[in-house]
Amino acid sequence: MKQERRGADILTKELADLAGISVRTLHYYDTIGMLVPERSSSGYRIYKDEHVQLLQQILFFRELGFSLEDINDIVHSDSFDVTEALHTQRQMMEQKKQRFERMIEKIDETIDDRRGAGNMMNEDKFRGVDFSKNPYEQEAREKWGDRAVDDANEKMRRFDNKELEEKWDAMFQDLATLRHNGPESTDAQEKIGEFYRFLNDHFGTYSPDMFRGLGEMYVADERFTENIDRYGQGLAVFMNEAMAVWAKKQK
Amino acid sequence: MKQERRGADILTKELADLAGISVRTLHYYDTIGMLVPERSSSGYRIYKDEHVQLLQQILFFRELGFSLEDINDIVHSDSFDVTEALHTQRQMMEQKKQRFERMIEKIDETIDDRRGAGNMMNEDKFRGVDFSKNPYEQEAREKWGDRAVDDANEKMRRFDNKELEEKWDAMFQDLATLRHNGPESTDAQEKIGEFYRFLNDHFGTYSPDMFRGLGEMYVADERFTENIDRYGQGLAVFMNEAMAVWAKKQK
DNA sequence: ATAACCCCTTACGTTGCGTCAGGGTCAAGT
DNA sequence: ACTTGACCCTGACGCAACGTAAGGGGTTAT
Repeated sequence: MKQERRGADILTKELADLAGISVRTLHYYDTIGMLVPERSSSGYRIYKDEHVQLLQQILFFRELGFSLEDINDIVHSDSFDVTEALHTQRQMMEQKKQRFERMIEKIDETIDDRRGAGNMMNEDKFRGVDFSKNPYEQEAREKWGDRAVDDANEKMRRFDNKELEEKWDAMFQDLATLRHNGPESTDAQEKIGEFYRFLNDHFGTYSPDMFRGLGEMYVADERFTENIDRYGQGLAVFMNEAMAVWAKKQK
Repeated sequence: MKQERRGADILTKELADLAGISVRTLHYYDTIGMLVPERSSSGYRIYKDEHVQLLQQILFFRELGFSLEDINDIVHSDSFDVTEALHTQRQMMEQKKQRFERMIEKIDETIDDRRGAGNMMNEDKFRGVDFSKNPYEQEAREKWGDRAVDDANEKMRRFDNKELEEKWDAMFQDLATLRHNGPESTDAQEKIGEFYRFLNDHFGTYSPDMFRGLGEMYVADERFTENIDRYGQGLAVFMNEAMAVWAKKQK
């Protein structure tokens, strides 16, 4: 073969390594006609200085977040208002940035909400007292309108203050401690009674039978079990038993 | 047909409208098994309350930027650490946000650079004196290493101060004014001589012939023409002629 | 000659849907 | 009974910017 490749010429992988991009990327830029190198007789891509420089520009604009299509216009069209493109691009990047900022804020809010009750999930806590199946009623209200967000919300609102959450938390922690005494112990039964009154005070009206049913849910649904057991292994089972005992005594 | 669809049940478009998403999206969520509704005998999708609630959760996490795959895990796996997922997600969103921030900074830098010489493009001004084809040598140096950024940079560096840019600017503005006197006028020829010395002082060595060649480039390449003509319509053509005249006189 | 690297093209996979195309279903009006 | 018109369904291709094989050839040093 003759010396087809002269000093400054460069093959695909060399260029890729030099530029810190993949070979595939260069192939792609070739196929879309953005950076079309010369070819050797055996079909190898030969990049010359001009191509190298073009690639620099392409990569520069790529780092500014331009789409390849826009970049194509920028580097290949002589009459192209780059300044305007830069300003447009700035706006778009600004929007995207703000979008992620909003996401971050929302995530923070959600994390906060969830931490509210000492690592117990709000959603499942709420489900645990069966007054709202929707953990994100704020979101829901925006999205679904008031119609779809039923009256359970009024009860939910009352959970808006920290005191109540702390009380809730304390209640479960106490119960977790007491569970070792057994479900029929006086201490446990007193605490369970307190829990019953707590629910009735803050979350609607429960009959003793409904209360027992709630206890059953705590073991029937894994999600409740899991969340309740965070306060202590086996708490859910204990509560179910204790609540059943308590409900029986009320008759 | 029997009453297959009861009060609370909902068809695809109704749900889509309610949720502010497209029908296609619901189809898609169905095919990937994330939100699989029931079916009527004729194959229609029937969404019940549970599906509606599931969709709410899905959309909520979607707004937090989670991928559908992650959302699937979150809403369908009972043993899934949502808190950890939230923190991970927060980090990812933070990274993306910062990426866009960096892009914005770079765009601003670039805009600044380009505005540097009174609305004349740096890159093309530089190309105009033929000492750097790469407008973004800073970027290039990071990307390509010093080897690929040739000695043209040393000359470029000298342009780093504002004085020079202002001089350059003033030069072209004067020439734009003088162009009405014609390329052979004494005023014009004097200014052109000044421009020649300016180039030789600051940008390397030009012979009168090279100088004439430069003038030809000003009309041969649209990009130069365009940028030069910003100082005044027809300035490029005028300079080409004036530079040719001046070069001839030097022999 | 043979390994060790390079090169090429073809083509499918990715994410989250948008957008037809071609063909049923359903309730209402004539 | 029939025709609208508005809904429903299932493919199937398209998008951005490549990643990732798969299958086969080129070049070079040993």
